[in-house]
Amino acid sequence: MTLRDLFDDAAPQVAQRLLGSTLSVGSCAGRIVEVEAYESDDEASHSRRGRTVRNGSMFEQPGTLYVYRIYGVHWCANIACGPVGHGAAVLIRALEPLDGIEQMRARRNRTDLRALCSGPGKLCQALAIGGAHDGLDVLDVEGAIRLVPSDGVPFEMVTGPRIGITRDVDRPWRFGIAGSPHLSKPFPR
DNA sequence: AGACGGATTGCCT
DNA sequence: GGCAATCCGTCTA
Repeated sequence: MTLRDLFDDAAPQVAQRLLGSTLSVGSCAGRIVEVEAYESDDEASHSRRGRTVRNGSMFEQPGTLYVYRIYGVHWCANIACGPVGHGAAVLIRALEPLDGIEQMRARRNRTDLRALCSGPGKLCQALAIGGAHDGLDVLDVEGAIRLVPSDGVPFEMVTGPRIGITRDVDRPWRFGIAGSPHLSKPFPR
């Protein structure tokens, strides 16, 4: 069982495994507190119509970063999962800032800790993640973006419908660490 | 070749 | 709570 095997699974499974892990970019790092799963057989997924120029990284080996621009303004970061050619990924929606917090404040032009990484676009701005990172491997220990697995400290998980989509809106594929002050939005109860 | 619209955010009322 | 910002890949013709 290698670390990469943890990503070679269905997106909802991988998504839940990613909670509590650390995403590290340069001197900045944060604990993943919110994710969403996007599968290949999923009308909400960018991969629903097969591989294209934009979504190509979703079809690469598990652990590959899929970074895309949204609304021509922000970046969103995903990690591909499942076998090569499958086309599934997990969207990183929120982090708890851990390292490089002053740099995050400067990049975000915000001082409130909860305003730094509490959303998919915010965390990319805080960690300076952009199109240049698309296709990188988060399991490459020499890479620009690295994923450090969860230390195993237990937490309560909450589940809910995904945010901001217009298709397949009822799949409960949003997952979060209960009670975290760094969630992008509250989970419905 | 041209139109569409989005896995968001922040400012305004 | 409403809505503009702002780009380009994808779709339709």
